[in-house]
Amino acid sequence: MATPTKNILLDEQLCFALYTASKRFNHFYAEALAPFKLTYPQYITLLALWENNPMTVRELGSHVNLDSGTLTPLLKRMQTQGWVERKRDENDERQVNISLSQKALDAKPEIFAHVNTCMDLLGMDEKTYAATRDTVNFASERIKNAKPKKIDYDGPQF
Amino acid sequence: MATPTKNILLDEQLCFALYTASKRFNHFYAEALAPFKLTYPQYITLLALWENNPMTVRELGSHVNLDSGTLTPLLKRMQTQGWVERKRDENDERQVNISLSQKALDAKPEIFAHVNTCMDLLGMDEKTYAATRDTVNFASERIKNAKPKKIDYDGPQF
DNA sequence: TTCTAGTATATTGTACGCAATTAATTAGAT
DNA sequence: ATCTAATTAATTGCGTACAATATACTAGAA
Repeated sequence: MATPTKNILLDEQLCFALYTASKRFNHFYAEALAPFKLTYPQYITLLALWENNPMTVRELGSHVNLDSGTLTPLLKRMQTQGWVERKRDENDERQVNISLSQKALDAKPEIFAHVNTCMDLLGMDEKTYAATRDTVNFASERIKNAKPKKIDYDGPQF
Repeated sequence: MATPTKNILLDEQLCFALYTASKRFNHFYAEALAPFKLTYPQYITLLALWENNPMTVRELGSHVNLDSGTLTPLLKRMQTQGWVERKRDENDERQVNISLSQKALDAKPEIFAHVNTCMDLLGMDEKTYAATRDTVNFASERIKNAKPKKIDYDGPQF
């Protein structure tokens, strides 16, 4: 007898809630950042660099969770727009140092002003905001290194 | 005097928590779905269709929150892999009806079995899982139709 | 020094996501 | 019936994501 499998409903899935929420936040930030011609991944790249400038591509990637396949073209676009500089490390030419331009340093308060409307619009007090974030991060940490179980499966391979 | 702007730290941002969590869940499902050669967006498309088959591209899009720019090529790939059929509606030729193939109907229990390991790995009981999802959906609804405030800004336009 | 393993970034290829536009079709008003 | 506005998909263009590979460089062992 086949093992009964619990039904999976789209709107009950945590993964789908996160997927949808992430896209909606992305959309919101895209509007807030439009005056600066910045995308959301470019914005978090700036956030990381404002906290720690300069960084190698690798260090930057470990902060924003993106690899060189994403960062290299992204950073080239940001360089074209004048947000960052890219320079080979003189001591170790494998590394590329990413540093903020003067424009990026100057624009920080303006960008923060545009983006800080986010929490207001959420209509959450700081406690609720922090609790929501921590809840998400809890699930995020749990799934981080999880590997799906190997299922015995002798049927047709789709 | 310039208005002081609160600092924004990457790891304290809800948007970044959601962005990271969404990517990690996506990665987890990618592994679980690899035996079926399905991506995560393709999987949620199947979830939607298993609940309501057939649907037009538009109806499907309203369930999974994707537009034709994403769905048209995605559905063509799924058709090539034998998961769905695409047929112009005979009564209204503007519409394209998407229906599940026999393969998709047959594979449902196997795919559910592979994916249902997710909640186990999260180490959450059903209550915690539901509460997490509801918390995410609460923030998601709040940001859904939010538009960033227009900020007075006479400085250089970046 | 020379070989080898390791490290850092870049490149390639595939698949989203979505804004904006186009094309085809339908429905509604006159 | 005909013209117009609305609706539905498809297309185009740009920017991620990321696995897999390639390339360049470094460091450590023999």
